[in-house]
Amino acid sequence: MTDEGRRNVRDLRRANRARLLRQLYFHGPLSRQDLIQATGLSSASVSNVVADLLDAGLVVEAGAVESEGGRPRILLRVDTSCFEVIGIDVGETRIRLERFDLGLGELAALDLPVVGGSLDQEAVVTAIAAGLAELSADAAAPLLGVGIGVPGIVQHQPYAVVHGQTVGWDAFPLEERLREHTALPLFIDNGATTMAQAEMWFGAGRDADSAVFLLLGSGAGASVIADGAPFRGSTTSAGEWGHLNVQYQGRLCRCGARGCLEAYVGAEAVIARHAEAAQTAGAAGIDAADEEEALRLILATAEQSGPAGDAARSVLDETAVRIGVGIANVVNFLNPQRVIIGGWAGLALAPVLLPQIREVVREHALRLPYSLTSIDLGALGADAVARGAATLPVARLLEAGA
Amino acid sequence: MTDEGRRNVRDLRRANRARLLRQLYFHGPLSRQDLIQATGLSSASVSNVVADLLDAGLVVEAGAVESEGGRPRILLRVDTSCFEVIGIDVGETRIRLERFDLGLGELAALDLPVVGGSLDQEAVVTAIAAGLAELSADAAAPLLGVGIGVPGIVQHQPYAVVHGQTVGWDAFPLEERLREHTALPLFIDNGATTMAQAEMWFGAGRDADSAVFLLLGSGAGASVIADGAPFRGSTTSAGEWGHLNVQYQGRLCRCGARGCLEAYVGAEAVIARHAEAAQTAGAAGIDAADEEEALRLILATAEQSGPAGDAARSVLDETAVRIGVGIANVVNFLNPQRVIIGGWAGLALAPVLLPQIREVVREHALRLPYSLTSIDLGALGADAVARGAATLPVARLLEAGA
DNA sequence: TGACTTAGTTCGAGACGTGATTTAACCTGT
DNA sequence: ACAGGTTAAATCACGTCTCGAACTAAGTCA
Repeated sequence: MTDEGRRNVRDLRRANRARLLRQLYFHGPLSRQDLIQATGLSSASVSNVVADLLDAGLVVEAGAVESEGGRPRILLRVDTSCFEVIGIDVGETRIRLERFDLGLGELAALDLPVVGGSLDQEAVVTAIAAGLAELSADAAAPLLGVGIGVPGIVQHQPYAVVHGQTVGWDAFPLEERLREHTALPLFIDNGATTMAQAEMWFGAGRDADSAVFLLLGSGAGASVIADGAPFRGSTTSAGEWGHLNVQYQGRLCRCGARGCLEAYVGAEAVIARHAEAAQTAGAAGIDAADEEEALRLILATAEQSGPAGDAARSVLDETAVRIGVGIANVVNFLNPQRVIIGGWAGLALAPVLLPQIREVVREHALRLPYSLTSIDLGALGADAVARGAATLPVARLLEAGA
Repeated sequence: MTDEGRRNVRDLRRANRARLLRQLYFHGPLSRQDLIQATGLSSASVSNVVADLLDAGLVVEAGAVESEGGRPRILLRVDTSCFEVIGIDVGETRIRLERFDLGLGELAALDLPVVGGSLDQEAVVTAIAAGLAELSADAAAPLLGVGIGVPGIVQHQPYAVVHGQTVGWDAFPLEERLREHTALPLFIDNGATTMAQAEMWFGAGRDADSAVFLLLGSGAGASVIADGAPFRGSTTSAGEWGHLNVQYQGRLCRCGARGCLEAYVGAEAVIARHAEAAQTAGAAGIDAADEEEALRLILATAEQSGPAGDAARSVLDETAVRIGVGIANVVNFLNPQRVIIGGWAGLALAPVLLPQIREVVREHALRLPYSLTSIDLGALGADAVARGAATLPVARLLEAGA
């Protein structure tokens, strides 16, 4: 009903090995004594399991702690060079592939532009296949697997199928298609989820066990972490924060409904709203090559005085309000420990809008959950999605303990 | 980091015993063969563990299946008479106590009106204490514990403290206060959560493992079930569905913010909006003794033609729209398997409004999650909260397996 | 009555975790 | 240099667990 596995003594061993490995992975070099403390296992068992892990080559000794009269403790750490992983960020405008060591230290990277601007399924498959071949060619250790973050809902049935309403993917069987090009284990998940995973492991979510990550890019998504694990709905499509309705009969959203948050706060929406506002104000529009530049220009315009600046400011003010309301909804409904804003547009907008956003949240959220939440920027840069994707094979390793 | 326990072989046994017990509890009388299938354990272990449970008196034999040529299978079932539990629903206007057997069959009940209509803390404590004494006096089996559903946020620190903004409780240390009057194990939780628990075990949530239960009463709350267990935020105050913002700068809510869902869809809000609409339309207002009657009258008025009927209909139409939008938000953001509408106001409104609500949800939700969700009424009556509260001690027994 | 079939129990083997004991490694002071 | 003290890690003996196989129990069918 709830948890599978863990029936016989062998599973028990696996679970304990996983527990130790996890502790070592996340809490740096530790001595066996520390592990006894942290896991509650007996010293005999820790010795035993550690011997296993040393044999397997997953863990190595890492010096010793200075003695204070007795035998010094030997430190242990995960051997981050014993495996490598590949993480892929399939974005709406480019595909980024990175190769990491087991500790998620970056070893190599590759940026592939998507031709024509539209995310053609065939093009994506061949691009990923080519990138994988190139990146895995000069790996110095066995590749544990490939994690892929995609812009859409991922269903495992049992092979990953992607529904990307915004990029025109309808039940795109990505895993099966890639199977033709690689034998590596594939782990496919929503990009917002992988970003959240990266922030939870190495960024703004460290040491929290419940958080909500908002991904503001062209559109707006989210990923909910509850009790340290991503919350997936019944069909793993939870987290569609951008399609919360915040205004009945409001702006038309690209999903077809009216009044979605995404119709106000995604980069695409901000740019569209600015174009309208500028026209109304009789100010000049923005002329930019891509969305990132357009957003930068809007932010710059808002610094100016005059009608153009007023128009930009009013657009940004409303953006802050809508984001704030969207966050207040999340705070009230899910009561997370932290709310983290990420995604390229979020990272561009939030530094300017954060004070306003916080104020709007305060006005719209219930006192108790609001007082127990923090609202901050993501700590990882633009490669958080790829890095988070790479955590997927690593997470599997940590769970299996082998 | 995640799960405690389950370190040594003894814990393993406990877990397996719990697994079997749970299976027997929820899936009726089963033979040992069925249990082998269901749990994946070997026949030897099943025999072994079943012998334990038989010895402990938790499980008894329940006849045999007709043979088809071989030795007949002996059926086993949980002995529902070996323990009793008490469930308490602390409502805004009355306290209901019920005594159940282990299978949640009702054995006795007690309704205590709350004097003066306000939920005075002292009065609640003494009422519960008196009710407990009366109910436990003629129990035929040992009492496993007492579950209490309360109108507010419950924090365990480590003794349950209740924050009931709507009933004027501010950090009410209910558990400690009751400790003075009883030695029985106490389990205190939010009333919406216990109702959801009851529906999950015996009602509209059976066989689902993710669902959202909407509790429409005077106000509007919710309880989220994910992977079979209630989702609690970082401080157990998740589920404040009523305070999702659905209209920027909308109606004033009693929480102080503007545009909360609760300002449109709770019974209190519906009645207030109808009063305004009737006045505008020049129709007669509603004159009722309490909210339940008022709501009934509004529903009846909507059947009439003429301005009064038009006014009532428009109020109900908007109610359906707001509920629908609120559900669409839940569907998009959490992707539940089922959405269940409960609470006295929900049970009164939904039969009439459900078609409209479903249509609004369809318009506002993303296609994929919408197509995989059902929206229905709760299957349990008004005692769902008390019954759900009673499940809490039972759940503890099932988890411990002893 | 006896062959056959299926259910449930018993038994020996293998694996695990634990506490106690032993061995290892280092420090201090003489 | 060396003994005595101290702490870390490995080993051992024991009890518990699950499992597969062998065995017993309880029916059916001809």
